[in-house]
Amino acid sequence: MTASSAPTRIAFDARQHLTGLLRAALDSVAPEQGHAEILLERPKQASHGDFASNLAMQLARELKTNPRQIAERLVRALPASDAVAKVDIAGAGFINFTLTPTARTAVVAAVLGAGPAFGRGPASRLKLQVEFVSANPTGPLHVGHGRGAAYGASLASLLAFAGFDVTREYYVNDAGRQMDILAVSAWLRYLELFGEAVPFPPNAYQGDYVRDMAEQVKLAHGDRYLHPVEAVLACMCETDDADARLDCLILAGKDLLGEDWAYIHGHVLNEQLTDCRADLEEFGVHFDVWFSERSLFETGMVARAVAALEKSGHIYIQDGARWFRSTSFGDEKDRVVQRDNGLYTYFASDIAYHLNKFERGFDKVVDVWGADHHGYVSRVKGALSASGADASRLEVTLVQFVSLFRDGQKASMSTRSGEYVTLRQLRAEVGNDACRFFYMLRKCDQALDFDLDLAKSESNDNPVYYVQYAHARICSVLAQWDGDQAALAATDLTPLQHEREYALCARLAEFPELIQQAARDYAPHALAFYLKDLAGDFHSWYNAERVLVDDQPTRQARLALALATRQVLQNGLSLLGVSQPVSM
RNA sequence: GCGCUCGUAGCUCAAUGGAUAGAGUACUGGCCUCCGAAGCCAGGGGUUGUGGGUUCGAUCCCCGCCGGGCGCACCA
Repeated sequence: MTASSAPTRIAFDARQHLTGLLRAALDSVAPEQGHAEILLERPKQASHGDFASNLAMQLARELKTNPRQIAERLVRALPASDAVAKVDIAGAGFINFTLTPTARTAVVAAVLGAGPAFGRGPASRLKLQVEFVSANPTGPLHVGHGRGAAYGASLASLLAFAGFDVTREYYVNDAGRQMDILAVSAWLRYLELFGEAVPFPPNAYQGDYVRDMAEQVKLAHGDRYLHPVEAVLACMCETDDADARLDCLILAGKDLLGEDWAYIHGHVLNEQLTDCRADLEEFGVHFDVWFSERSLFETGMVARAVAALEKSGHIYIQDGARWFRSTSFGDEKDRVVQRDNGLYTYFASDIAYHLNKFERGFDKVVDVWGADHHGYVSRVKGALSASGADASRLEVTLVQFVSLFRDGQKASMSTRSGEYVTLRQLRAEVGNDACRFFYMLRKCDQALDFDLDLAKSESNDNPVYYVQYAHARICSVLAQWDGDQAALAATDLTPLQHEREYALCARLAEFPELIQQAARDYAPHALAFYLKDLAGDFHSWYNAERVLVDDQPTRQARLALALATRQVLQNGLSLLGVSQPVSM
């Protein structure tokens, strides 16, 4: 993020000012109601003023009085203010405030004064972690991971901008069966290259990238890992169960390769992780920490976590396995943490991982998961509670599935079969900007239909161009003017007096509030919608009023408004990882 | 079957418990001798799946029903 650490200096905060006026009126009219929360909302309709309060309606019950009467008493008690042009009582008892022109346009100077820091929240000491993507490094990222990446990255940026101390983390599942399956898949493909064709299991990784890795190994190490097909088959067990057969093949690999198994395993892991990292970097998605699952085993953290649960009496043994009594914590059934073969389950390392997160001192931990993991939330929270941790400090946001549509046809997605559209393919086809923005056009808990043809189209169908176009237009008019932009911060704004100018100013003033609200709701999509609205207000104004007019004061004021708009577009788009082109 | 989740304009989607439920798209009709027409202006379009409840007020909160998605491993 480019924003400086300078605090946002809002020359005039209308909301805060009006809240103060209402508070004073309330103290005078009904001092015993001092606890009442004073809310000001921005009315949808311009005729309802700049801000509206429902305070009178909220008090109606306790005061046993008609809300309109309360509103009248409150309005009479309001202290005088030179920022308020008009106060109306409307509807069921709304108090509507209309600001003076000066108060309305003051935001322009505030934006230009703060620059990249406009909208930035006050620095909080709260340490917050966002863990996202965390896809198994067993193949290329697909478009579903892309949504998690775009959401998590935008969310993390948003939270940081809102004032939190944010750490972005990727949990690498480098221990466990899936990695073994990938390793054995690559090894079998490698054997094929020598004509030793062991029938390739249907539940192994089918993608071409597995063959590519096999080629690399052959190129670098020749026949070092070669074993005759008979030797492999000799290790096979008699079973019809596909998963059991796959496990046999893994055991065969480990037996035949001995120490070399670790090389194959490490090689495929490294290849996939490197690829994944590069993919995300190109997508503008950066991580501060890549956390290894295996490290949890190596440091004994997993064993410690299970032992702690055992000590507190939440573990029992049945059928040779170690079970966590998660039903005591709201889960629908108890869960195995250590299998009868002695191996820990993924759940066990995940308990350890989350305890580790808290041990690292995060006040709040946000996990971004695929929606197919929703059943997992209660057991992880349960385990945290059982371990004496405060489970409410863990926030799990679930990102729903993505369906790709091309020519109205739904593209199939299956990681194991290798038949899926990768994030790379998607980025190459529609571009990073459209990709990042498109992912943000839906709340994360809604399934997303990603229309490739629409995202690709260079037309006004495509909302990302609409926003970027506003930015490019402003750049263009500023270039034609060719004056001193820095001087615009001190411009006299009184020539701004059209409704469209006030509307645009109100939109700019909304930005800091929107940041806080979107951060609180973990809802970066709200920022995307805001930017569309902002661009719309700008286009409307720009089309109706000329900026580079002959009258100098008017020209300067409009240039200042345009420059402030560009600043907020930049601040917002950069949070979403979308570029701000000077021309298109 | 049980659990979670979502049903809003023809389509894609918004809306801290607030006023006449909003955008975009599509459709219809206008606007470039004028700072970028990837733009703007105007118009028609809705019983917010359905039936109850809570209250001054419900798209939002609670319950039932209908419909879609996901999950229900000693996989991750």
